Amino acid sequence: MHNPSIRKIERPDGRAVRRAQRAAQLTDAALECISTLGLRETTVQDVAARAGMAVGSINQYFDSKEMLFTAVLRSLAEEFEAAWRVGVAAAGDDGALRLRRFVECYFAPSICQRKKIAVWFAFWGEVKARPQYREVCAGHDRTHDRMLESLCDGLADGGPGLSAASAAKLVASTCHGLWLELLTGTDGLRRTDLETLALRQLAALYPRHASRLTGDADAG
Amino acid sequence: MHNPSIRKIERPDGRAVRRAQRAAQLTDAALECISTLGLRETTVQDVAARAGMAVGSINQYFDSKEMLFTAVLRSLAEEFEAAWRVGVAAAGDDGALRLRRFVECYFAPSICQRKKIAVWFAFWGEVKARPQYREVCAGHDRTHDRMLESLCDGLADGGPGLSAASAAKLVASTCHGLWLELLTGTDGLRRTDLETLALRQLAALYPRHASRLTGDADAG
Amino acid sequence: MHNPSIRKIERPDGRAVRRAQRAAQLTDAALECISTLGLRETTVQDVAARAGMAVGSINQYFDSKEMLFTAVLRSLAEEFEAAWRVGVAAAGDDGALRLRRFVECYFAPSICQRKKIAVWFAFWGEVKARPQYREVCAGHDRTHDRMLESLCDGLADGGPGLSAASAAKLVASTCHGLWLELLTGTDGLRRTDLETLALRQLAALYPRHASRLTGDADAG
Amino acid sequence: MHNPSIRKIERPDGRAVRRAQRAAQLTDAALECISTLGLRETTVQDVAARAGMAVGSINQYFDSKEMLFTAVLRSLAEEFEAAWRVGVAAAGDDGALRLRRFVECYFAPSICQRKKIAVWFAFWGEVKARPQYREVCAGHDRTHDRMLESLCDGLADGGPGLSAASAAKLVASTCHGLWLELLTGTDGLRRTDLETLALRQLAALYPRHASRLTGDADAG
DNA sequence: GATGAATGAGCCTTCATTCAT
DNA sequence: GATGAATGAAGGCTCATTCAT
Repeated sequence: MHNPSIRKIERPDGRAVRRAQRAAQLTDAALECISTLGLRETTVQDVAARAGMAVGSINQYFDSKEMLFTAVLRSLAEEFEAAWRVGVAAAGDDGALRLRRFVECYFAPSICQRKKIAVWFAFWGEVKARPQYREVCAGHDRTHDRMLESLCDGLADGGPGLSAASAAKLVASTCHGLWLELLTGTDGLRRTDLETLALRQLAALYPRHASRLTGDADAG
Repeated sequence: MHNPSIRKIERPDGRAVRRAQRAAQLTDAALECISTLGLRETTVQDVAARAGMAVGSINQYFDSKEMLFTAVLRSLAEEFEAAWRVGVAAAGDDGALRLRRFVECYFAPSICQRKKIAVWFAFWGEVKARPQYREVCAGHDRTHDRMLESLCDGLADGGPGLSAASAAKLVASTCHGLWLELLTGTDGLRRTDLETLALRQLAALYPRHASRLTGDADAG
Repeated sequence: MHNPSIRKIERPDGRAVRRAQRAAQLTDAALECISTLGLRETTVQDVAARAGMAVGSINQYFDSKEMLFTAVLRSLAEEFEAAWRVGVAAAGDDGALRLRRFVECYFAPSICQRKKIAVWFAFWGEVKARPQYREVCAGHDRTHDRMLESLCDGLADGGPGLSAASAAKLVASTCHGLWLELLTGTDGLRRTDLETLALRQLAALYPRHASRLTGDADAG
Repeated sequence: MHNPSIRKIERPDGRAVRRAQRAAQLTDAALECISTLGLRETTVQDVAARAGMAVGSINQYFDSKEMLFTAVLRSLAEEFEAAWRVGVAAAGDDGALRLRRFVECYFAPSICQRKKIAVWFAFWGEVKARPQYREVCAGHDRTHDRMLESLCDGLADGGPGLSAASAAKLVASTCHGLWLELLTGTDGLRRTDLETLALRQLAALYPRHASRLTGDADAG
């Protein structure tokens, strides 16, 4: 994936690979730090220490601490988009199953980790103050919204129900809200509990497809 | 309301009032700063300047910048709780109306302001890093959850539907997710649009009460 | 005693007395604070709190915190001078006894208190940095040195021994050094132990007067 | 000498040397500042400026300003101990000469500098308030006291005179008191004058060794 | 006179960035 | 390329002083 936040220096392949590896080491370390310490308390020293690298290296790979942070956000967004693309594609032509797979991606083991959710919210907590965070994943969001809307559109039954746009907004909002539950909730809800809730909501929104939207996931 | 984050010094009434006013000046200014600059960039200088007070005053009213911030969060939580208590009480005995009023509070003009939402998310973005933020509104959250659950419980129709607890989680999550939409969305959705969506979801969850859960709000 | 560091405002007698009392309350409190917290950590808030007065009062009695501190030093010096004047006068015409009484004043219960010694050293620790402290007790020191020298002069035996000036320096130095012992020593030496040591030294310096310089103090 | 107040980071030799040099630059600068401005007025800015280094460097070498200060005190104590160890060792087996050399160290050119004396007293002025200063040189003091006592013990003549412990206390106290004379005296006494006085006292305490305790120092 | 709330200069410390090795 | 020592701007907090009550 193209990652504009990594300083672009053209290199013979071997070097380019090594460069990408070290950059990834840093974004991974930064993600851990942000989830543990928060954006406010995370220092470049922390990140470098966790990555097992020197502080000076950070500015060799990223123009600034802020660019490193946006790279973290971008990698989260890319990872999520890659996941739902795979999930939806694997569902074939079954509209209900495609929607279900999309929603399930929100709660997949690789995505729905407390540390990653913490980082998403850390960035959302700053979008009003730092519009660049918004811009970083603007493309991903647009793709996400279009896909979700088209999935909803495919299930609409022509009745007086919700528009596809409205349904899509509701679905996405609920998923994000359930992430917040994972982050701040005290009820001990787990990833799979949240998934069940999200699928129940799908069933409520599309009662005619309820059976394909819930039930044993692997039976789809 | 009792606010333990304000340095407690017993005073004759006149003084106490003035003290509370100035403390409120500071939390108001802090809220504005946090919503504009984010928690990370908000400095005590910023807050003092916006409040039209001296920097030293902050530490006369709050033990630290962090205590000022928690006071901001607490005031948000108190304001919200006061709002839904009034809303639900005003709805009388009508269960559907009570739930509807509760949800509508999320989108009331005094609550659903972009700057306030920004502050909610700023704090949620740090809950993993600073558990004290969680503790600050723990009591309010519990009260909120219980109320919402009891409201859902009142509408359950004995069928094989969602448990009240599950419905409550879904409703709250959706509302929080819709707040995020207000914060990060690019579709220009307004407060009232979000409210409509939230009520539509209620109708989907409780189809037998749909008519009382949506429709002209003032007709309730 | 004339105290130039107290703001001079002419008043009818009753008021002047009250004024002096409150000023003394403050210097007493300051002495306690300095001995406990050191000059560096003592704040006007600390002093006011210990005096049971308002911070604003300090600047009503003293032009600045620094003036309050010099008043403390002056009161120490005055108290000491008053003590040895009384002691020497009470010794009548006996030269050895007069010297002995002078030295004993260094270790009198009213003078040789750890808290007061701590304050003496706190000021000595700053004399190079703040010559005003030196000036504050310059007059007292001169008087002290002259008296001690004349006392030593009275005991000189015309031999090839120490000059009175040298002996006086030695005696004073030893007494000050013994104060330091009280302040920093870990051997648990008490006031009376120090006095005994000081008198032993006198005896060593003036062996012909040894018996009158040591022995039962009250037998003098 | 082991110096625990310098942040310990194991390094290859070249680095370690440079590190020690820069740390010494800072303690030297701090000593100058403390002697000129006092502990109270010495700021990290002052120290950094005098050392020709950046303020941030101070915290790279010392955990806090207070740790820097204790390092200054420790270096004074170490320098003094090293001096008297050399002096006493060089005196061979002659007990009187050994004691004399010990006392002379108090007034050696490298030790008895007004700026260093000022710093000793600056710290003594705070020992009651900051016990850590006491602890910093506790070991040195114990060594010092034991050595002085053993030196005095070697000169005792079995008569009814002072115990070695008492004599040692007196000698040390007098030396410290003479330092104070250098610091606050107005008589223009110099280092060598103080030394002469101190040796006169030794002679008075040990009259049978008087000739070896005073007289031409180089004739020892 | 007595009070203590308000002020803001100045402190120590942190930390993103630079650059010599 | 990798390192981490050095830098210094900027932050939060303290506290001597002022002044309205």
